[in-house]
Amino acid sequence: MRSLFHPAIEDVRPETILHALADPNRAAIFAKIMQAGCVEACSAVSAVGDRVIPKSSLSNHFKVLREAGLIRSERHGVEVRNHSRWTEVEARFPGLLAGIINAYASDTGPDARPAEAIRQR
Amino acid sequence: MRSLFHPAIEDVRPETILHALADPNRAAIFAKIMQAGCVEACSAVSAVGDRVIPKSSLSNHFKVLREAGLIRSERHGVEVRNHSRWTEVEARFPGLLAGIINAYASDTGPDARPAEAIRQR
DNA sequence: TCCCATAGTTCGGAACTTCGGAACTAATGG
DNA sequence: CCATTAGTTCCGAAGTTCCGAACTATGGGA
Repeated sequence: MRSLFHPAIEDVRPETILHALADPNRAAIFAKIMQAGCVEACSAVSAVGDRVIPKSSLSNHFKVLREAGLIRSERHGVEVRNHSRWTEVEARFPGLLAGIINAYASDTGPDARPAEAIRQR
Repeated sequence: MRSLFHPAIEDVRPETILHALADPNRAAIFAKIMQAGCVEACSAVSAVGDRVIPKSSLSNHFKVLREAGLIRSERHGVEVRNHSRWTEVEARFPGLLAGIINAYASDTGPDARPAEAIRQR
């Protein structure tokens, strides 16, 4: 397995972050990683709302979040632990993540709220 | 020409806003509409940086911004005037737009900063 | 050491989206 | 009306996303 790529914080671009979080599944995963003490195995997030997310899609979602600079993933034995890079991103783009996460949290539309919709396996 | 569709503010969804602003061209157009006194003919924005944006793509960008609930477009004679819906969006998702616009403004990467990169025709 | 189970990645094709040129529609002014 | 300016629609090419199947990596027994 080749080692996981993480951009330096100065290479992180706003459009990439917005693109990553424009998907409600990914926003939910990111919100979950943050509130779950910033550590989370990929497989601990296997469904959002009622819908099961296939493994290959999940793997891709984590890759998008990682390459956007939003999370840091490290292999620990057989599993990968994901840490949010909130502090770094907040220092670079103050208020950006808070605005986005709050927007999803306050959204009461047809889809459930990402931060709460996620389910443990 | 059929009349332009605008979502009610309560139908505006965070993922749609993020998707709309995840394109640096659209973010630049939106930033420009706001700082130019909230009124702007479509054709007043015809290039971002060095690249000329074709008319059909521009038309589509305005449509995406409109349907995301970010701008309001009205026909005035032969041209369309675009107003930002900042106040409404700010009331629904506080801090979201400010975070995004600041992120683009503070980005000093390879692409020029959207808020400044735009050019009058 | 070899095999198994678990965790995650890659591949590849179908479905969807985006881009942009050409043709079209709409309003206004000779 | 015809010309002009402003914007939209159409449609094909190129690119992206989704997800099942096959694959790779790691660790734990026997």
